[in-house]
Amino acid sequence: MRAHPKAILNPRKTPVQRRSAFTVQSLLEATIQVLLKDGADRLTTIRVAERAGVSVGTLYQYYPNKQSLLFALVEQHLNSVSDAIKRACRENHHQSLDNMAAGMTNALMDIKLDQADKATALYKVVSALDASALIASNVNGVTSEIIAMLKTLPKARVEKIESAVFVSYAAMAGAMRAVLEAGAPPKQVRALREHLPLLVRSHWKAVLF
Amino acid sequence: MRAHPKAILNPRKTPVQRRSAFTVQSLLEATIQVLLKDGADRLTTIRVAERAGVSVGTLYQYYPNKQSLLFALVEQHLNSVSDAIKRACRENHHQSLDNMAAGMTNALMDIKLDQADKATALYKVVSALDASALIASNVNGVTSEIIAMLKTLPKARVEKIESAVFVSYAAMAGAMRAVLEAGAPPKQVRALREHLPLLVRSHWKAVLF
Amino acid sequence: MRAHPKAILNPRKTPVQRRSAFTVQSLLEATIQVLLKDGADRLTTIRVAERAGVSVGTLYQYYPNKQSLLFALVEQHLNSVSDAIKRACRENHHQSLDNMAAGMTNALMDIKLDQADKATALYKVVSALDASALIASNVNGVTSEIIAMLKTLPKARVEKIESAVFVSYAAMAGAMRAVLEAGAPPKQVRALREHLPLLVRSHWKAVLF
Amino acid sequence: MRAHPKAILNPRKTPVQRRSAFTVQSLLEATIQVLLKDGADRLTTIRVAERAGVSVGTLYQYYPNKQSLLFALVEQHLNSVSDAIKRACRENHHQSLDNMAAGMTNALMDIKLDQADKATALYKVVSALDASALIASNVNGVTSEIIAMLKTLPKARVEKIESAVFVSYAAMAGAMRAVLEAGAPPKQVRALREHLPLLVRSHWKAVLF
DNA sequence: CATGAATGAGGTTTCATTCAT
DNA sequence: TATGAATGAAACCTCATTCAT
Repeated sequence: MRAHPKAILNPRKTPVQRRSAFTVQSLLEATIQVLLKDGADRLTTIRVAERAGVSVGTLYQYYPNKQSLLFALVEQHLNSVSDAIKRACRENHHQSLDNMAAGMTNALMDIKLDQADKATALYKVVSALDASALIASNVNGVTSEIIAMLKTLPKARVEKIESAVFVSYAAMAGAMRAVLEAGAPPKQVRALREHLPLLVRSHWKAVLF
Repeated sequence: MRAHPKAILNPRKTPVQRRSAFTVQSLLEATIQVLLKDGADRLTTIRVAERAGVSVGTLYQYYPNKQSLLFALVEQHLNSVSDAIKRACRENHHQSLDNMAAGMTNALMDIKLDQADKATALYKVVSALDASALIASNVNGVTSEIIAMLKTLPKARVEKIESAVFVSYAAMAGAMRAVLEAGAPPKQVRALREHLPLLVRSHWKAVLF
Repeated sequence: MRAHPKAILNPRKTPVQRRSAFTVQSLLEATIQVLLKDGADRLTTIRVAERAGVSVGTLYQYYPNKQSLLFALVEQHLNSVSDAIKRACRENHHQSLDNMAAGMTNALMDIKLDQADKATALYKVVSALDASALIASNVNGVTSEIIAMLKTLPKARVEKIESAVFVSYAAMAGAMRAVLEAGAPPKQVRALREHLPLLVRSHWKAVLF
Repeated sequence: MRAHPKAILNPRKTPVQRRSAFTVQSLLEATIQVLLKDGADRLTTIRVAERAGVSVGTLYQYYPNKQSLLFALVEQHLNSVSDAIKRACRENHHQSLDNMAAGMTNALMDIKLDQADKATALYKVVSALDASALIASNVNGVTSEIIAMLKTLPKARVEKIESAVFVSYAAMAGAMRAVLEAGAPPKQVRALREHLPLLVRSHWKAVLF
């Protein structure tokens, strides 16, 4: 993708009409399908439009350039992932630390492994995109929820745990990524399933008590 | 760059004359410089050759295609990183668990942060490369050394720690990556410095004792 | 041009808009003109596109690669030649053997010599193309018509003349080619005009009676 | 191959030394082997040199450019073919017309079919070479011998048979070429074996008696 | 003489994006 | 608004040829 000097990354028009919303969603889904079928570097705007059943022209009505399309896709995915994790956090308020750690990590692993192909494909997309602001905002959202959850623990020293939570979240997400990018071999998946909860729980325990 | 189905990733010719060796090294260095100066998607074979002070043709005498050049670069970097970590492992045989965890994680953070720009740039390169085999081999090498180190701990249950070690290594490397890709903001770096050793140590403690 | 293992030789898109049809024809004509003006090894896709008054990109919208463009050109030419010969065959049903031989060979010589430059240029193109299937199909079509014509001869032994007809056709086409590739010197052209009909007629006479 | 403005087609140095003669021959043989193994458009001077066991530099000591190498190769082949035919001619002085035609055509078919691969490969090379002068000279040599042979026929009208002989030779060579370029399918080879002698004999009979 | 590293023009092909219809 | 034909810069890679060693 030729990097555009001043790429505008936001969708061009707000989907006020029903038709628009449908087209926008078609395009995002088509993008994933092309990504999975043809790979990240065969992902062209024409192919996406074809797959979505519209013309390239139409694609450019909704996304001013290729980057903005990819950006929207990544955004959607990141949000769905962090939503799942936030939900898990809220569901574990006032639970035991073990349950908290297990709930969190399992939420992450469930959603990522359920759509392993898509998640893997998106890693490549993200790399080519400067999504750091997007990621930062997602990480912030998630860590806030984790902290809120941890604060419901009785007798825990929760004063300065922000950086601890950040690191443990980065660690679990990073481990997940490594496994997915390695092709999610069963052995590694099992290792993850077994040790990610433990890793997080131990860290938190060390920090909080 | 289009990922060629059967791209040959090995360098093309072994330098037999003196100047060859020099040229090969120039090319690798030029690649990094272009990467840092122009970014991953402005990294063209012509620009690399120019920077190295040779012609494109010369580049292709040593690397059969762009991928193989990048592959060599990534390989070099991965090896230097895992060498550093392995060294740290060996230096911490028979030390305390705390020292082991600190030694390992600091080795990783030192080498990555010392060349933060390069490391960050290479993440993008790796994404576009299918270096999974290369990474797997590096991970194996490192985890073996870690295990060897842990086995020097007295009274530790080291029977089935392979998967634990894999996960903790993936976690620490992944956290490192996240911070670098976020631009290594000082706050995050401090968080990492403080918590990565703790994270790893806690996990190992939980597993081994 | 590198012969691609699995080169797709069929044109890429069917013209649905008016201007497409025009563009496709422009490209084929431009190809011949470049061929005649610059020679077979100065025939580049860029030059063809320029001559056709379009951009390279447009060329590649209609032909997936250079080979397919050349293939289309050769196909058109081969078809026009074999059409002419087939027509001559049909016009000579129930004529004398002499007329048949003369009709056939003259049809070939007329059409080839009328466009001697183009025909000569195309020989070079064919050589670089693996058009054997195309040629085979054309030869089959022509020989069938010749046989049909010969079967209208009274009292001729037409049972197993397929191979005879194939050889005589290959011979006349081959002689024609030799003369064209020699630059069609008048002396050779006269020789051909005089003897090709005789050559074919004598052979057929020997086979049929 | 980039066509050189003023390509010099003759070998650069006369093989006066034994070493030279050997190298020259190695190069020619290597050229054919590369041609057969890699195809006409993978035929590079470096590959030829490698195959011959010398360096490119050495190749250029003996042939000033790629064309001259190919030219020499074609020349050698054409000469060997026309020598075989001339020999057949001389051996059939004072024989019957049937024997003459059979001798000639079989000589051609034997030598071409014996080295079908090589002959086919060389057709492609010739196309890219402007060997018209070379071919003309060979054709002249052969036709002269044929005429000489035909003059030993008693009671034949051999006054103005030059053009007849030219056409029949062009025809037989052309038919041969067509079959080889079609991949020499057995059926076509049989057709050739049966009809080429007949074709030539009939023509000559018609012309001479 | 032989070597083989270096050259660099030039070829093919792709694809994000525009705009006339 | 939707379409899809056209654009053309720019990427990758090859290979005949030269010349310092």
